[in-house]
This record gives sequence, C-alpha cells and structure tokens, in this order.
Amino acid sequence: MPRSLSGACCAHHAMTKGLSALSHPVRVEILKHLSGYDACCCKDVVRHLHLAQSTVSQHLKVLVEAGLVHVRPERQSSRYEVDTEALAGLTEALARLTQTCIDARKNRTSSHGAEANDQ
Amino acid sequence: MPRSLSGACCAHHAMTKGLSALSHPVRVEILKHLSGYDACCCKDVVRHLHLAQSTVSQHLKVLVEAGLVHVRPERQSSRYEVDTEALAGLTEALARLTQTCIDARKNRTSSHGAEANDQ
DNA sequence: ACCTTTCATCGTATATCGCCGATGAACGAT
DNA sequence: ATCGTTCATCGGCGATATACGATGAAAGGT
Repeated sequence: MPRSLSGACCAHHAMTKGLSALSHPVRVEILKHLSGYDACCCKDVVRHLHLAQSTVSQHLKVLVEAGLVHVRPERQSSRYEVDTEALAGLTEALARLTQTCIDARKNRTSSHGAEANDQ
Repeated sequence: MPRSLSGACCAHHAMTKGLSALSHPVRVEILKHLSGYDACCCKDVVRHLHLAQSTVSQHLKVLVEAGLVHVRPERQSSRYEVDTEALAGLTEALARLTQTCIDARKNRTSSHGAEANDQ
C-alpha cells in the first residue's frame, strides 16, 4: 500500500474496487452471462466458461465483494444476480472522473493560464 | 490466462486493460492531477503524491500503455497529458456493458421466460 | 569539464492474482 | 444410511503487481 493517501484518494477507493473487479475479461463475461438469466448458479457459469469450478467461485466472490453481484444462498445452489444499480453507479463514477478531466482541460484552454513548471 | 476465451471475450480485452489501469487509487489520482495542468512532468506528480520517483514513473507507464495518457518526451522533462478521448471511450464501453445488463434484465421481466435451470 | 536535475530502467523484496485439484459441508434422491 | 450434486474454501504453484533504492542517460547550468 502507498504511504500517504490521506485526502481525496480515499474517495476513489470505492470506485477503484469496482473497476478492479471488472478489470478481468472472465469477470466481465460472467457479468454478461448472469444478466441473461433470472438468477443462475455457479455451475451454469462453469459450463459457459471453461474454467474449474473453484476458479469461477473465486471470480464470483470478487464480484460479490465489489458489490456488483448479489448472492442468494439457496438450498443447494446459490443464486447469483447482477446488481444493476451498483453497476450503473460505478459507470457514473467513472463518467464523473472523465468529465472532471475534460472540464479541467476546458478551463485551461479558455483562460490559458496554468503551466506545471515551477523553476 | 484463461484457457478458452475465444469469442466475445476478446472484445473485452481493450476495456479490461483500461479498467485495470484505473483500478489503482494512485493512478486515478495521477489522472486527476495531470488533467489540472497543460502537461506536467513526472517530478510534479512525485511532489503531489508522496511516492518514490521510480514508483510514479511505473504508474505513468501503466497509464500510457493503457492509452489513457500521452507522453511527449521533452528535452529533460517528459510531458504527460491525459487522453480525454480515450478516457471517454473507456467510459462509454463501460456504459455499454451496463446498458447490456440492464436491457437483458428488462427483456426477462417483460417476457418472464428464461430460468437458468436445466435439470 | 563538472555538477545538478529529470527521468527511465534494473534488480529485488513482498504481496496479491489466477488457476488448479482436493476436501468438506449442505442438501436432495434412492 | 448412502450416494450424487453443488458450492465454498484451503493449499500450492507460477505469474504479476507494487513498492523501493541504485544506476545510467540526457540535457542545462557553472
């Protein structure tokens, strides 16, 4: 972990955790697959991807811990479901970051002031 | 790497690489800092964050390789600049994924057909 | 020529990731 | 009671990520 991320960076942790969960192709694929069914179980995902059940279970865990997927432990087969609200929230967080960068550039080109130099 | 990600998953690789670059708080912070200046150098970022210069240099490299930041090697201080187009593109890719999931759910609740079971 | 500044890269240490097989728990079916 | 199914978790392995200090290259200033 970095030494000092005291201020604004803590606000990023929620977003970066979500983005981290989506930063693996398999997990994106899982998300898309889950969205196609009312609530499917681990075994369904295992059949769709060609990965070991334990591997899929771990990926699902990552998605759940990031808040992007809900899990409902049924009798013998847990039901996984995409949390579309959380996914939309994450998307909006990224959109805000993007807009922040675009606005910052716009402000610079209009007033044409700041340079980063300091010597 | 997973064993078989032949089809649609390859389409995700571009997005996941970008998201992977943004899945670290320090890199998000760097992006925001870069956007505030016309084009700042590594040393500026080092002063803003409290990390070793080599660490910052690596983080910048990750952002550059993900296509989110441009680098212009100047005489003695390279100039880094956010690629707002690429950032916007990444945001839109994530928005598309989100919309795909939302649409899939909508289709299910309207026709109320598919379940994931198969026994 | 020499020093300083800035940056990239190398080497290294530690932690985490991604994958697997094995195991055990929970439950249904026979 | 016994078996089969489904899933979570553990342990292990190799690869990658993150951090640092050290080193060298490039350029400017004295």
